[in-house]
Amino acid sequence: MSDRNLSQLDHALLELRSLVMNGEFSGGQRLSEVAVAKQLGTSRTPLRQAMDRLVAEGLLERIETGGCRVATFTRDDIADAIELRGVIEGTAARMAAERGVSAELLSQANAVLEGIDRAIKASNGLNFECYVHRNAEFHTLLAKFSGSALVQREIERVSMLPLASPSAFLSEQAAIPDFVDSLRYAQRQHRAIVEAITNHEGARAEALVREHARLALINFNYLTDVQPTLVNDVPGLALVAST
Amino acid sequence: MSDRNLSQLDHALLELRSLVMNGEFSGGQRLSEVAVAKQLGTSRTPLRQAMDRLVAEGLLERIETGGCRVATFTRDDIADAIELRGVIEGTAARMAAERGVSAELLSQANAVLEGIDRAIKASNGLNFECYVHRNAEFHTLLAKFSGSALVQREIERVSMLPLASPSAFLSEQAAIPDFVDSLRYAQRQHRAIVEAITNHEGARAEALVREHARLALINFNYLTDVQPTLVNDVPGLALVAST
DNA sequence: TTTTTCAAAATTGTATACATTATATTTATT
DNA sequence: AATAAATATAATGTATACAATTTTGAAAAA
Repeated sequence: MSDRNLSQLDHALLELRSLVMNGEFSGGQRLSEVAVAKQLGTSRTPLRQAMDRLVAEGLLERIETGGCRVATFTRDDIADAIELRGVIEGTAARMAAERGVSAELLSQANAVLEGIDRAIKASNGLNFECYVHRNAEFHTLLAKFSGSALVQREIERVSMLPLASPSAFLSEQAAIPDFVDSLRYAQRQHRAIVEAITNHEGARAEALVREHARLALINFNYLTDVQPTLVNDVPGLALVAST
Repeated sequence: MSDRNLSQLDHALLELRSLVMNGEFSGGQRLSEVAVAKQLGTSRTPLRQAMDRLVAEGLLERIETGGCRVATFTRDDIADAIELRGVIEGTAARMAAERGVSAELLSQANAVLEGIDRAIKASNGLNFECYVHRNAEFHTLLAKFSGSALVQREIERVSMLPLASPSAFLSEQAAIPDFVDSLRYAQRQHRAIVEAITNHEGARAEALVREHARLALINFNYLTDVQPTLVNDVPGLALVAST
């Protein structure tokens, strides 16, 4: 119902990404263009374009003899993606501290931080949905702080890899011991990061962001360890090689 | 003559990238698919695919109303690209130091370093061509050291941006004062980097690589400052906004 | 039984025709 | 004359037909 007035390409891109993320095509087999095109109700042309973009994203990989298949991700691959995201986000923070950030952007950041506070201290406990949303906003803003379109783009790129986004599978982690406490810890890191940027402490800002990314890594490890007991429809989880 | 047995797509990709890099389509105008397809002697289908990939590379950018145009790069954009390359290469070095590198790869690195030495101390002065080649090899190897396919890929990606590669416009810099001396300095950095990795000194390896990337930045600044006096066919230079 | 060869089938790569949308030009109106 | 509307033109987006390649499967040979 949201697909009207979307181009065939955009439709195919969204649909195909979702199917791949949910493990619809697992098996390492080449995915047939005619079959998938029929499944998505479009022609081969926009589908091929969508496939091309997913290859660029890293979700699919080309086969030497033609066509492409779903890429497989080991746990190490995803850990690397999370670490690399932390590294580039750290660079964004350092650049922001070194180059300065407009008062307007800073006030936006503070507004987001207050939003996160409210999500944590909601009257009926934690407001997951709101937290996830605000957290994503914070990281988007952090990328913007860099003042570099390239850095911003690369953060987005890496964050698009399965389970690498700062908000990935956040709401599935209620089972983690001391989960709410870790959210509070993350929020203190958020504030420290903004503080360091405001004070033009580049090295500190970078280090803090990297440390912040380690939380995602810890959560990912927990997620994969207890995988069987958790709901299995976390997007991207199906792509993690089991061995 | 090298284009036989290349697919239409590969042909279009190479040709189009080269044309764009050399400023054939400067002007910010949308580049017409039919016109360019005719110019490359192929049909629209593989050309569109090639355009799509160049958009993913960042060389072209999509236009909201359809089609795409050549992206424009400010000096700051390129400086950011060089810095980001340094950051990710630094991560590769740190990962290599932390995780360890096989003896075989290390010996390959040492062989490359000796090759660079020979290029610098060639009987008839400096051997540019050889130096450029070996230097590229060193950086490729460094990416490989990370042990992470993702990190390797992202280094390649960023290095593909105009003037961001570690070997970009190296041979055009003979006019730089103390140029050979700076190559010797760079080579000492290379050795220090390998040493740090061998000794599992992650933080040092990372810092050294970042410092190493600053050389490219210095050279880029020199290049753009004296741009009028230098040969103007340095690939990518045409894309730098003059203002 | 296993391997090799060859042909048929199916799949991807490419070209092109068509539909749809954006752009340019012209005409009408203020 | 300047602006707005309308039409004509040209461009991109999409579907499909065809060509080239790969894959599959069967038949023949070892």
